[in-house]
Amino acid sequence: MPELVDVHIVTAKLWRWMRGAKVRRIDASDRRIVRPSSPAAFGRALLGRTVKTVGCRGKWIRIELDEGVRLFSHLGMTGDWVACKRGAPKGASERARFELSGRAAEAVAYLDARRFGRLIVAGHDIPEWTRLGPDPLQDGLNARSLAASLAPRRRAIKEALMDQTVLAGIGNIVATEALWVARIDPRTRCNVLSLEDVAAIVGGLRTAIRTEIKHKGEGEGRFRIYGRADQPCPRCGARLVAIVLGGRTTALCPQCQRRRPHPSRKDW
DNA sequence: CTCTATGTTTAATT
DNA sequence: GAATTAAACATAGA
Repeated sequence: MPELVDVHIVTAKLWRWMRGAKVRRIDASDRRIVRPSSPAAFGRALLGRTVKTVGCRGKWIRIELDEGVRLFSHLGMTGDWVACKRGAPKGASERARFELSGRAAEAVAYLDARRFGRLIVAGHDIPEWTRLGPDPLQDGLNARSLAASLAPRRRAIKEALMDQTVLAGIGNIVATEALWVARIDPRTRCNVLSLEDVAAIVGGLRTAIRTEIKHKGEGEGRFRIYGRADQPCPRCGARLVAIVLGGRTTALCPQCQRRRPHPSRKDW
């Protein structure tokens, strides 16, 4: 499910289902996902609260309720929200359910097969939320400011793009696809990128994100190179390869994604 | 059985 | 301290 486009889609669903609703009953006993992990404390904070707004930044969703209560949802790798009827049987991957009153859905349920997601209640914004960098869909992308935030870093550009404090919401798919569009090798260190390179990356991110929106984050066919190692590069025909960067599989074209040597630097 | 997966945190190492 | 890397987490599907 989860990169920024998917999270925005889920956020819109939740807003539709939860707007103005009051939380009547909670079943959230998965201690791995829920914080505070005690169902009693979790329920006490949310029961009887009314939903004011639902929004997101990057991969985090924030549901604001009355009395300053906030519920943060991170979808991890396999998280999703669905609307359901009160008393509907729960499937194998359902991890929490909230029964609502008002004109919204009867209930909403959080599903998460792998259980990497989180549901956190707090009376304030949590650090995971506060630390997030700009969200490309809400704050836009700007080459100059992205270049400024990359300049002091030496790590590989792809790892930096996936760092949620640099940009909020970029995941393995968008980072991989964007760098291919920009023709930049994902291993290139941030500090050797020129402003022109960063501008190309911004263009690549826009293209990759637009593609995700068009396909609603679904369908293998939307990928140009993600998951396509050993297949021909759609641009130059060379054989795509897979490497591991920051623990994540990364596809790239060794032919048309070149590292950028920088004349004034000898890191290269 | 083995390998991989749209993510993040934490421990270990340099 | 900063930065990098590996491991861990949990489950489903090829």
